[in-house]
Amino acid sequence: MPELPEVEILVRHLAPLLPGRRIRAVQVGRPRVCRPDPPDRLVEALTGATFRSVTRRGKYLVFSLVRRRRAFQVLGHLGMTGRMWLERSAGPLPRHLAAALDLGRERFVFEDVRFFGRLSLDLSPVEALGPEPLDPAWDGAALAARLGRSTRPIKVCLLDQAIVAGVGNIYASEALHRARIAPTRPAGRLRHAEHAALAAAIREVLAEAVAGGSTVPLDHRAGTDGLYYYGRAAEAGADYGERLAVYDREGAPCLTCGRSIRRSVQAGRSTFHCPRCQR
DNA sequence: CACCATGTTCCTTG
DNA sequence: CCAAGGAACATGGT
Repeated sequence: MPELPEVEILVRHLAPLLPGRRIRAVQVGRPRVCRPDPPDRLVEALTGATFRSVTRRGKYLVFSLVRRRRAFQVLGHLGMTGRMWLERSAGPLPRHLAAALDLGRERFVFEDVRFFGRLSLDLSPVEALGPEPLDPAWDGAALAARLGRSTRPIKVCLLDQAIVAGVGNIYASEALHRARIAPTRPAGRLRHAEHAALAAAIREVLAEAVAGGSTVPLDHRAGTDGLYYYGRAAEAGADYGERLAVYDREGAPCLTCGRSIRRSVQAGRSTFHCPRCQR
């Protein structure tokens, strides 16, 4: 579930919980998540460190910590299936453990079924990111500037994190539908009005997802099993699906015009669009 | 068994 | 040199 909105919701959840917590021990479940660093380096850096803050950049989580008076940062990414949460230090760790940080009474758990995610000292991926779409200064002109005269399909460009940070496969299709732009349009040939409409649509779609996700309680219940969860609760799943106008709705009627939603493949990934609304 | 999956990166081909 | 396409990564769901 991780595109910008999901990461933003996670960061808002963790931001008030992590600062001040000291890491007593680090367990790396899969060395791969530390790439390109050797696991030992991450373990050494984190052991004894104290969390200062957590922020988001694109789909990345940026953890700021201090150890022996020295400040440093760690980059987190959820990949396709990653989840992070804080829980009481008891009971078994998840089967697909990427990493776990012992905070004393509680622990920070990073689970990732497919292990595409990351927790590393290498901050370089963040430097390659394009602008933040939720930044008020980001607009159609900023989008146009990054698109340049590219002949790539606009949908493919939206997945390029150097053009705009945080848009993934779901919201790329959603934003194009809202802006009424066909996903196959060469990016460099959009008109000014379309750049503006698309930038606005991207911002709206992402902001609504953050707002919608936030209204779904993050489930901090320490009730039954003493866990602090991150992730949509079962009941939130329905709401989540209902908010999507085209993604994963192949054959279903367009919510705007009724025409059947079409699925295609671009750059190896599914694209969904309405052939009538988007041309 | 086949195909699909919210992401990123590397390699090959044109 | 750049763009585009495909494969790889690893695992699970349908």
